[in-house]
Amino acid sequence: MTHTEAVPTEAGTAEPEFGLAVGLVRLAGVVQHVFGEISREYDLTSQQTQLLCMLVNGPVPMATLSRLLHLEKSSLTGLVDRVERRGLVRRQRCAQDRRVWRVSLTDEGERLGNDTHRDTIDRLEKLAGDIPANDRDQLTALIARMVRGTG
Amino acid sequence: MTHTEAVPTEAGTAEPEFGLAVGLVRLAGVVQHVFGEISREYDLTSQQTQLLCMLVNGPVPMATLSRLLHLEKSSLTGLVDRVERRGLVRRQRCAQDRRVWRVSLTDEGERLGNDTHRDTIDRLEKLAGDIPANDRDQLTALIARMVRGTG
DNA sequence: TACGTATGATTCGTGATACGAACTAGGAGG
DNA sequence: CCTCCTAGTTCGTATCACGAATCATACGTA
Repeated sequence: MTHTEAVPTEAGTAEPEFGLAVGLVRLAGVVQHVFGEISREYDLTSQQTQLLCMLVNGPVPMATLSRLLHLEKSSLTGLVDRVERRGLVRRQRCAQDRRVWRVSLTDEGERLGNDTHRDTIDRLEKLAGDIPANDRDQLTALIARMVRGTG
Repeated sequence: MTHTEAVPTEAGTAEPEFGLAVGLVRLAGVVQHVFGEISREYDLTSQQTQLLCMLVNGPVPMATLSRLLHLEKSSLTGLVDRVERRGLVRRQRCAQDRRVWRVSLTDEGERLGNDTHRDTIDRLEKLAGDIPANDRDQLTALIARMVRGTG
């Protein structure tokens, strides 16, 4: 119906069973599912896990998190509220601009953040386990190219 | 900290700014975001849109939908309830096995399903717009390889 | 300094999402 | 008939996501 049926261009790549777009949707679903599974193992939700993973490199202002997570300010407030209530993060007021609050991990949050971050990376890389290193590097480069310029 | 820092292996692929796993997470986020944007244009939620897209090829039993969407039975019941309330789908009892209900699109649901399906594919393919056809085909093949065997 | 405006974040109300446990209805085998 | 299994629903709870309204702070300008 559309232009989505891919044409086999190389001998090695056989006949693709779906086009790029459908593949992307499926892939996104798989990633989301992996996130959900790992989160459940640590008694977290996917959103909470993603928040923790955003913080492993240090405190981040609410506004930045809002942009990174594609969340409205009010949605982020709620998410941080719930995670703070569990004692995994804390808010620190910025001294330079007292309007902004930086979110940082507590000790337990740091532990959970590192664990879930590591597990996620392991599981996702394992998805590409049987792809040769060369192809995998190119896959990474192509993905980087797609997400570049999307925030 | 982990083995995620990619090593530049070819002259053409420059220095990647992140590894495969992080790229996958970002990509999943972008796809999710596209889904959300399109859904909003049609006054739907992402989940409702995904449900409609699942039905464009004909009626599907609840149990199958549950598996395809990675949803518990009760969650799916709620989702179908809300979409049915909007008049986009209807439930039909299966004559052979009167326990199963097949979900199918109404006329309006069909229209919305087709429209959102088309828009989603267009927008996602546009994401790879500046990638040469050769690379794009390989990207599709590699993605297919990753999601193969994940249900 | 005082005023108006812009920005960062929270509060509140609403609807959607997702889950598990308990339940109902229908099939399948003895 | 009785039991077991499966397909879906109901119900209660927690989370998620949004927009409008609000509060506090910063900043420019008169």
